[in-house]
Amino acid sequence: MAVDQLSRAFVALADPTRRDIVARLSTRDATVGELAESYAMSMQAVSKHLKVLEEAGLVSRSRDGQRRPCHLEPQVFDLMTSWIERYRRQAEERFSRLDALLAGMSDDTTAHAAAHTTTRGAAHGARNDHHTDDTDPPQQSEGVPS
Amino acid sequence: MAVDQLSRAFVALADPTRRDIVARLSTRDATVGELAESYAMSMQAVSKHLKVLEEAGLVSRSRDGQRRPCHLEPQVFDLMTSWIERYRRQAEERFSRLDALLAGMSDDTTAHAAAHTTTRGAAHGARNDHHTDDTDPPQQSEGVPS
DNA sequence: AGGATCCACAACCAAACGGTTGAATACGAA
DNA sequence: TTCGTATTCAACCGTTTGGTTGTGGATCCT
Repeated sequence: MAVDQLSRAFVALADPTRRDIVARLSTRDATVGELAESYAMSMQAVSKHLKVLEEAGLVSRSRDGQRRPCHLEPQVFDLMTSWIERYRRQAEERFSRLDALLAGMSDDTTAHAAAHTTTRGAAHGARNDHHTDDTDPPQQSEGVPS
Repeated sequence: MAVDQLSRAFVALADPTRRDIVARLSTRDATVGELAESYAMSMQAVSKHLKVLEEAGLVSRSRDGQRRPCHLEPQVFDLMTSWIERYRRQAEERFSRLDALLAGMSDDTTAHAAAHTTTRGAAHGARNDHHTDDTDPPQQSEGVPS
């Protein structure tokens, strides 16, 4: 417990069975029993998987008599993609600035991106900056390690 | 091993320390030692985390003397977002069709989406379809469970 | 009421995870 | 060659994970 939502979401989708459940739920809602028919495991196991997905906020369950139909909850997916896209974008921007540099067109807008190591090279100047722009600072600030 | 790349990628990002490493690498490349300074854990532990990120394809390492600078590899991030977006989109489409239905405007383009359970209701007709449109079928086909 | 169905909880187990420490490897510098 | 630095490998350890079986609680149907 005490684990943030992003971690729960990534953990949830890290399991192939759970990703497959998500895939199935994307086309139609389903009950635990219906889902369990598709997998070579007990219904209790599927129930556990659904619990993980539910606690991650990816799935919610209503009640319909004795059945507990599950359906996908899109919001947390957005959380994940925005996290991923943020850093992918930064990485790609850095990459294209480097490309511009290597192409020789070193105008001043890209010139400050000098520190890099493509095939060789060595220029790691600023260390210990702690960047602090993230939602989950794992050191002392949020207390991830120990 | 024998675990698909999508699983490795989600597993890798499920850990807050590893997400923070990704965040740091998105602004500049760094060596193991540089990264390790920021976390309350040994360098060996950070090295393990980097190994996970590397095997997931999210990070690659070059060699610069005795140093092993790490940098972000954007492709696998795309893999993840496209997986997520695919099912989020399907879920939202289904959701809006339902909205249209509930709004009473049941024209024939939305009328076939009848089976749903919003607050009550019961209409789970087609089961056992196996959908088979996913990249990781966890039952007998790829052999995820046991 | 009684039985059948759907599902969750509890206890258990093997394997994986996230950390540790200690030793080994690879490279640069003297 | 020897020393120091950067990094990894190996063994170990406590906790979590993903499965099992068994049991029990709701709920529907006679």
